[in-house]
Amino acid sequence: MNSRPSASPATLQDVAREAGVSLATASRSLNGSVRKVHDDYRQRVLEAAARLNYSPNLSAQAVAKGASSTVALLVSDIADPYFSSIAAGVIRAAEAKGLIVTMAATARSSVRELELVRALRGQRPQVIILTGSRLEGPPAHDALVAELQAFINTGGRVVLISQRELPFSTVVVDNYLGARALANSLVEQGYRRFAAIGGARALMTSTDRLSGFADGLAEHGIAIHPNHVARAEFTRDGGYTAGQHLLATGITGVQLVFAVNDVMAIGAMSAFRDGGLAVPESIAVAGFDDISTARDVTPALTTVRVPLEELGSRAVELAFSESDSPANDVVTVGTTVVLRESSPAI
Amino acid sequence: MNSRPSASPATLQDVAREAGVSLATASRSLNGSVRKVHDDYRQRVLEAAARLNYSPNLSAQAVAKGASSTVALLVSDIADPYFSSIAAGVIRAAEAKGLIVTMAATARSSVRELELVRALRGQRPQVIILTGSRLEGPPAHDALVAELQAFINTGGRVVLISQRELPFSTVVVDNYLGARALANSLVEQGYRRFAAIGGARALMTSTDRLSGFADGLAEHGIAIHPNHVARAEFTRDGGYTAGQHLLATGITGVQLVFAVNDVMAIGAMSAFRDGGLAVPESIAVAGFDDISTARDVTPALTTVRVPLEELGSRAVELAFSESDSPANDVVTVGTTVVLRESSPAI
DNA sequence: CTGTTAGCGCATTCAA
DNA sequence: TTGAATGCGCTAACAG
Repeated sequence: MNSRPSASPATLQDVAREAGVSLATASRSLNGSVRKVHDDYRQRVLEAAARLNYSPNLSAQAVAKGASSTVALLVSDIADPYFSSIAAGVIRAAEAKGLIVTMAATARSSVRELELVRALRGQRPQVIILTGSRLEGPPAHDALVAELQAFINTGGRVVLISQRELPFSTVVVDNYLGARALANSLVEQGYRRFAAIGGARALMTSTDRLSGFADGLAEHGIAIHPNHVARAEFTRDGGYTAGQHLLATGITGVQLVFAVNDVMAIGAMSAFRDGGLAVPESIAVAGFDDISTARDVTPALTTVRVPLEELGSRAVELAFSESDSPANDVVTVGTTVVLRESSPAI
Repeated sequence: MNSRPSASPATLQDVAREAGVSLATASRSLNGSVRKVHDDYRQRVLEAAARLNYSPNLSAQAVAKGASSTVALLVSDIADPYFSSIAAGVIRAAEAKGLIVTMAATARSSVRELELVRALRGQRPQVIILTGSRLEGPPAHDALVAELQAFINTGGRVVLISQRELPFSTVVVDNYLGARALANSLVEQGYRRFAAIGGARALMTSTDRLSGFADGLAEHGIAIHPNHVARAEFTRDGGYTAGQHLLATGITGVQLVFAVNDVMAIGAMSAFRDGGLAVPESIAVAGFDDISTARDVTPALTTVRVPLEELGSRAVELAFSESDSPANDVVTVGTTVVLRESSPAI
């Protein structure tokens, strides 16, 4: 075992020499199309490669063939269950295609996002997938679009998840319909008086869910009083704050609070409890997304299931389904209402 | 705007030509050490690059300098909050060093893990970080060690998170001490009779936590009856099953059940409730990890906080702190007992 | 300080 | 089928 501590990795050249064949033959045996090299040679090459513990240099392959085999994924925050589930889907679908996933987190900053897209572009990935809403002003927005467009113009693919505001292929969740269905289900459960917790007005996801919910209620002649709509950050703590706010401004008579996503709903539940309101006895709660935690909180959270992993895998598939059509396809994935203990029939 | 749909990306050569300078000057202006090229030239190059929307080809850079700028991260399942938090830490620390993170999921299969390490090695990453316990038999184990060793021998770095069984640098959680501290705190709360839920015997994480807890109790002359220790899978459903098992075999008199991780504790809580035992009135529960859900369940879960993100960032730092010392350093991160409503003072 | 040139590891064309 | 030679985009000596 003569293993020098810090030698350099075996190269194709080394393998070829070890096997007593040419570089080209070694290359063909290890990667090129199958039916090209004599079995004897192929065997010798394979053995030599194993002996040398050869691992093809992906970067070199990428330069040589002018195309890498990676998928770049940009999320707001990988620790957020919403994004980590999507990431799981992306990874699964990418692996199935032999692609490696590189990930970066924008921390919800559009400036950072732009930097990252720029950096990721250097990888020459097959696809860049963007997910996580931004609240950017027009300048950052335009720069991002320009950057992505440049990527596309040079042969790249771009897919967005859940943000149809940008002119690229997108996988969207049917937020409007899901929220409307939820509203209907809740009315069916006997609820009549509602409050709501939303995110920033600029967030399409939030506004779609809010308007879907409102429209669903409207079908039954129910409306939400403007004072009963709180807005806060799209996070657990935002939900907590909004819950406190509702408590402070008064939601007497309100039977159920709908939060536009689960993490906010869970934050609100905590706020209500901390404020002395029992859930669901004194106030029922419903969310949106069906993150895994929704099952585990007590009471289990009524919500609208979004097939998160599927969102990720669909994004990858969408990227490769585009037969050079610059058409910005849109794939819509449906949702399912999931009634749980946080909104018992009354 | 003459943007041909599918041209190829601008190259350094293009930039140099556009700026009217040599390839080398362009390279130096864009990347090389700062104080080397005249400001006039530098400006022209920068402008040309912007005009052409140039993005350096990272793969080419990697081959040219013989070193890529990526960190490879292997997790069991990115959708699991435990791993996604670690991943967040890795990403943060890597970005701080200008490194891009590539991720892959092993789905807890040691075979898959080996394949992935092999594939990832092709990226010539600066570091390969492994996290997520395996239960593999010796063959897979040896193959993995060999593969990682080969990577190290050719200049790579390997860091493991929370699995000191392997001969590489590792970031470990002080499971033993954390569990011992928890035991002490619970005794202080007035608890005297305990049961426990662990994972498979081969899982160091589980056995360390169990023995730490037992030793902590022993300091007060308390022991857990062997019949009051259940074992199951390291998942929520495993915890549920173990909870049912304890219920079935009888845990009369037991005041608190300690589960070696939060997800199992949460599963057990459900099992107890479904079995008619109120938590914490009839039976108290404690877990380990302090995943974010722990705060949100009702009653909120007493647990031992593990700084998950820190685990990830430490791993990256550990990789680069090794000054070529083949020493397999071990960094231990401490934990904190977090008492919540699932174990009120009695 | 700038430009020329030679590789980096690999795929692939072209002859043989 | 195989091997020799060229080039991918870039960095790093090397001269000027």
